[in-house]
Amino acid sequence: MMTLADIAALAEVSESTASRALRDNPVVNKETRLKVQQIAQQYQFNVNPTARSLRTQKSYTIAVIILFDAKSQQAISDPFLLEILGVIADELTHKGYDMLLSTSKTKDKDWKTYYIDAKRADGLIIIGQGEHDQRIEQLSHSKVPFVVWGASSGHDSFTVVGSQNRSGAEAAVSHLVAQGCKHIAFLGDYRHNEIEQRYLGYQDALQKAGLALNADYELITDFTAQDGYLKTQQQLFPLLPELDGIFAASDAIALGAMKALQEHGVQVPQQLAIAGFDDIAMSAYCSPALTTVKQDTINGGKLLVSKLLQQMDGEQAESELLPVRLLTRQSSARDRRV
Amino acid sequence: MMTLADIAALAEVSESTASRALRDNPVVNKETRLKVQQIAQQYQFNVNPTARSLRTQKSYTIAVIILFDAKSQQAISDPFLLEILGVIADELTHKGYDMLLSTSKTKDKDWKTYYIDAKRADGLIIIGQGEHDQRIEQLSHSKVPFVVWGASSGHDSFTVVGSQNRSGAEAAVSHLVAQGCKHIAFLGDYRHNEIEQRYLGYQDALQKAGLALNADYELITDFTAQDGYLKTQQQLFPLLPELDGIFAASDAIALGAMKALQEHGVQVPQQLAIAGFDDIAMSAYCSPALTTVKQDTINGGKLLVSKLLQQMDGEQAESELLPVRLLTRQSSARDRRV
DNA sequence: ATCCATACTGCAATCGATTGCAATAACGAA
DNA sequence: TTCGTTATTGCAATCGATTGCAGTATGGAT
Repeated sequence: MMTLADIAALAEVSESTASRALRDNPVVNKETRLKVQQIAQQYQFNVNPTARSLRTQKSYTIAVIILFDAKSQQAISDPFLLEILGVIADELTHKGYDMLLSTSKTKDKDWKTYYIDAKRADGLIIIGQGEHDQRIEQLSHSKVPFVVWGASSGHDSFTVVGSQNRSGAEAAVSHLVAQGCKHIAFLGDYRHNEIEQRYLGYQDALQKAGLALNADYELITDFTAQDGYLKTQQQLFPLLPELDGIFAASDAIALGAMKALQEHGVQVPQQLAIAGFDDIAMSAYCSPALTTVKQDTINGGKLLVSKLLQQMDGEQAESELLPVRLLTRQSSARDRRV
Repeated sequence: MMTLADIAALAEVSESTASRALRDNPVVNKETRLKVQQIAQQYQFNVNPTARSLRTQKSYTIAVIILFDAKSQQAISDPFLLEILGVIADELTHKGYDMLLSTSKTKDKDWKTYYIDAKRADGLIIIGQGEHDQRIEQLSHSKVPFVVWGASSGHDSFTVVGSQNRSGAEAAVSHLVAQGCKHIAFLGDYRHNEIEQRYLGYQDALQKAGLALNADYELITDFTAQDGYLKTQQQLFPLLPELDGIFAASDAIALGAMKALQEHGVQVPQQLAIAGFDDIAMSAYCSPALTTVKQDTINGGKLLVSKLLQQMDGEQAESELLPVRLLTRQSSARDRRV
């Protein structure tokens, strides 16, 4: 393995000069710079990131922390997660950062101590802010650069990037209403930040349509298809004669509910229309295809990264909620005449 | 930030002794050790991993590289991926390693140089060995510790952990045969290592059943539901009068195919039975529920980690293929009397 | 009393870069 | 000719640990 010292010797300059030359520091004579660079190239020299880290106190690494739901032990809508993770990875690579991944199921290490103080990472990206998390709040009182994917409260003490969950949900439910639905259930756990917004959007839509809210129609449901299936069987079947629409806080839940309904002989969408949220890969390929709200994963990932880097540059970064897109498919395609 | 020097001073010993004491080196007097440890605890001292890395030339970090399919730009069956990634993360954490994640879409950096030589990682886990990959072969000629998730050729020059794809596929197809299917199509891209095994299993089953192989029944299909849908429409519809079974190399493909068939008015499973591979979350919740082959993600992840650590300890690690489990569901539940 | 093995402890070098500051050379101005 | 600039370069300290080797003290054996 070549070291800077070797390169310096080969170029017949001091290590200091070699170091500067490699980073194209203009204080070094141009010819010298070129010579050093050329030699480094020739011998395939790369600076040792560990040594550099130790000296500069920067790691050029970002830690991405994926929070899991304490109850379901499941990440907030898996497929969505993998997508955004991919985007983040690409963006970070592109900016010259490595990505340290941590899936935090239990409340484990203290992030600041472990990642920042120990110089394992220069900043944090936290995905899946679930129920109100103590640790995130705590971070915001420190000087740790970090961004969160989730829901903005409007007056966050930290930078949040997320989807316009509320208006997206409103659009979906309004669409159900436009399809003639008058009794629409909500499936999801509104104690979860993002879901809460979707729940509010659901209410918004009902209110706008002059439809009454009905507590019986609000089912606290985990993120899984399984729970969507169960809760539908247990709590929705009795309401069936009246019920004519379901808005599920995630596609997984929606698909679970749809399964239960189909087994029970309910016609979707004729008797009951369904809409979900996320647009997971399967949504377009189930029967009937699922109407859903698609999040902008790509811009989400990019924004997370750029806002984090902004913070690391000492600038401030505002929270931002991205527009979503309603995809209407068969699961909500009812005749108007109800 | 506390440094080892601070702790040493507080404990009134030299840095050397402090360093040894913290690692419980028995050469240090027990009382001294305890004293140092106690003080370190009290002041919440943690060794700086960067400094340690520089000195010991180990990073206590493993790089996980996810290979994407060059064509579909998609990872080998996403949902499966996230699961195994989670397991690996947990295992590594448990063993005191950090996890550097890299999603390599393009042929980017030279892994050995970037991760190993630069001491960014002590070992590599490569997931998604797709079509024969030059880079993996190359790695095996170096002394880099690494393991691969994928298919074993039986005479690998490196350590592979994977599923018993061949026998799993055979079980699935034999099951279709037992359900009365006589004309079974295969959907998948057998140029991909793992899929090739599933393809062979498909052939095994047909052969055992005394059924003829038919090139028309073998459709090269990408990993996506979309391609499953398209290829089914384009190439399977003409064969429909005869065709009575499909074995898809992944659940995504199977669901795409099922969608196409249902739209076309084909009764699943009565007219045509379907089986997939992976058991993604949605498989149990589509209609009809999908018969599939479940991989042992948990043991897979654990094995990958343990075999890698074994290698890093200088031991050799054998390849290993894990048993899979056939889950029979409605999509293949036909009456026997055909 | 002398010597040696044993048990600890600490000095100083080392890992591989980066950087503040001093040193040198070269050049034009006075 | 002398002196202040400017342009370049290098010395040496530093980041925070780990470790080979040497040094000291203690106790037991002779």
